[in-house]
Amino acid sequence: MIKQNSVDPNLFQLLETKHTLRYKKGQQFIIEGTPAHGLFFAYQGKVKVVKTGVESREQIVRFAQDGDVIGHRGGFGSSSYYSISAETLEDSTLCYFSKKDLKNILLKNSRLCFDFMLFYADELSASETRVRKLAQMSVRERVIDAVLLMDRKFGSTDQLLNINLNRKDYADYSGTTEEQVIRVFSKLKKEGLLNAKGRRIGILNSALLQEEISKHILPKSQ
Amino acid sequence: MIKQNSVDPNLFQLLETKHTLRYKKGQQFIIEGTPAHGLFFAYQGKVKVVKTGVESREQIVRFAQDGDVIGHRGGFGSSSYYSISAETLEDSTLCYFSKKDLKNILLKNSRLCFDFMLFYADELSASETRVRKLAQMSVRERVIDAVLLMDRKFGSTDQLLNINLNRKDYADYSGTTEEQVIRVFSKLKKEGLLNAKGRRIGILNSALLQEEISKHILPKSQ
DNA sequence: ACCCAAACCTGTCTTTTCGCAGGTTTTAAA
DNA sequence: TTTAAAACCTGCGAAAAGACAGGTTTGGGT
Repeated sequence: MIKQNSVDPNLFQLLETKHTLRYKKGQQFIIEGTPAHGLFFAYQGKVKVVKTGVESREQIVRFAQDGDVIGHRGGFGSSSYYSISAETLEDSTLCYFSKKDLKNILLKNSRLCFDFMLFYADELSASETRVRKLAQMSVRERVIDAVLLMDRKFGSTDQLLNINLNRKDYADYSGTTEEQVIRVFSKLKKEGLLNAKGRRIGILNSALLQEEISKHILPKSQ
Repeated sequence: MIKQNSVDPNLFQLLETKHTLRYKKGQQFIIEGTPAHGLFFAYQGKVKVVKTGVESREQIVRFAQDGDVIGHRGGFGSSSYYSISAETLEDSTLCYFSKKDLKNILLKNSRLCFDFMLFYADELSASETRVRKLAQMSVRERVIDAVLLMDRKFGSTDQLLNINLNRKDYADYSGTTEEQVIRVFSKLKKEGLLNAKGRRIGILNSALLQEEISKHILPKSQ
């Protein structure tokens, strides 16, 4: 995360230029293709980042929560249009920084700039892993991978994931259809690996689920 | 490209610390999972960047040529293992920079650091577009998209792509099998859209090919 | 020019994934 | 508590993609 690495006097300057915004669940606060003037940090809350596809089909490219940057490109760069949309998954507090402010601060503060660069490098690496998984995993494997990601990213309490997604969301992330997600969930329930009552999803046997997709996970390179 | 933006006195320092290396066609100069001590620039040549998948199946995540960075993560970050492999597609000249040198220079030169950040932000955006395409396009569409990319990235002379890939490479990039690529190429030949004699691939009707995948390409967001 | 390995191609069969249709359950608002 | 909409589920047939097997062509090295 960018926060921790940057215990830096100039950081105060950054924080002074921020704007705090509150959004209700389901609000779209970045719209793909519109002019980009700055970027957001998730201060508190959960967000899905989406690329709009053909025939209103959506591809969820990643999820963001406390501390994550949203609207990457929007901050800088030649293209001044947002390349993604973003929507809150629950009531959330976000911070907004304008392109201009941010650029000024980063150019004055190479440590912070370096941390931003590391953030993007890490995200790129993760995205490239995702490219491979989408290309090589079966539908069932991709759905399992998605469920396990939710557990890593948002955690579980009382064997229930701390994130509220419907089947369509899982489909839009896994690159398949709602029906397929439902089918996979049903099968996993019968096999005793998953607990799925409506939107309440619980992982019952993490080890076996991990095992099933383990051949696609390489040890040292994420 | 990082080069152009960085007409900067400190850049000379960067250039002094580089090591120039020559590789023959087909040499693997970065191996996924091995300790990373630095990163590479393609000075002259063509390179494929690959993630190794299940059962020796490979996923080509991107192509690099003159001016592109290779081994992103390797340069910095907590994870000190390469997350990708890289292999030359023709005889190539590469520059190598050690993690340590690069970090020193970037921390002293916020302009250069900023440009690195922009590079990664752009790559991330491109990779996320790729995630969407892999999830939503058909095999035929993905193959067409790959051929058109080759034309944009490496260009054509006399209606022949300036890049030498076999059918397996197209498959590894498009997320399908060699046979499917062959079938799509055959069909495109019959339709008069493509010219494919062995590895000599030529685009005959760029407009119609573009048209066929146009519904997946959004105007303002790459 | 010859040879051999790699690359390319095609047909057929199997598996996977998808789309639709029509139902049931859940959820949240009145 | 009622009610309507959204979400969830299942079966079935169609389409897409993949695997395999066997043949042909290509291209670099001798």
